[in-house]
Amino acid sequence: MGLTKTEIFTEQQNKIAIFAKAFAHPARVAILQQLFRTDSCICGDLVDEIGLAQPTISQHLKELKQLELIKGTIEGTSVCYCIDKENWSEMKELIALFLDQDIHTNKINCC
Amino acid sequence: MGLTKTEIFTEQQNKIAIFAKAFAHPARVAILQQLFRTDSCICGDLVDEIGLAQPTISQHLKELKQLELIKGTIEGTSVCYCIDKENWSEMKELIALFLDQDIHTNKINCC
DNA sequence: TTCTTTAATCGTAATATTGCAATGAACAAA
DNA sequence: TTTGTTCATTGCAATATTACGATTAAAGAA
Repeated sequence: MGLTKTEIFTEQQNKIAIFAKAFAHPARVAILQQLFRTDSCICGDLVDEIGLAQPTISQHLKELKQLELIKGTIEGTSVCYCIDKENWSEMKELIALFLDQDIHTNKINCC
Repeated sequence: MGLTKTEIFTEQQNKIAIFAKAFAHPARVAILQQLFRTDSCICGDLVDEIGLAQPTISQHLKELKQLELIKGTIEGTSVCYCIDKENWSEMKELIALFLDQDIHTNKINCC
């Protein structure tokens, strides 16, 4: 127990859940917003901006990188992180499809 | 530690994270899809359709109800669950605003 | 080389989540 | 009343997540 039963769900359902997890934590929301908004994408700047310790930010960045929502490039001693816009779009479409279910249904709620 | 530092983030960032958590698990994705798609919204039917135990489904329903994304009405011995379309729209707008950041930025990625 | 800077990784503690058996509560039917 | 049905709640075990101090690794500067 404590283990999600991935096998019993469709690939799409699992994919939606995995992508949703990417921004299911305020630190990752803040990181992604920062990367969209500012020109500075250096890891150290993110640590300064968001009030979490460097290893914590690094861990969140790792998760976002594993989902390929961001990509990192080494720049001397520091690392530059950017949004992977292609994969972001792909993720966005999948989530949007899920969220727009209310439009594509003509079911009348019974309660 | 192990405790999310909610205080250091904006209300919007926390709200996005909390709503994202709603569909950050395939079981809850499946439940929401089912409630949109079929006419049957009885808890027992959800248990039959999705392959999880009744207490597990009940727990996921409770979380969705606390977020006010669904509402339940007692119908004799069974309980009918439905999407709360108004709150769903509200949630959708907030998430969409976050996901559409890639459109509203003219920043050129440096990596 | 040595020192400094920057970020990843390791290790660990605290908390959260997932899942279900057992039980309980509410109601309907016999 | 008793029995059965349906769903919520409780309690617990297993796993996942969050956070950070300490350490390591890599690159540049002195």
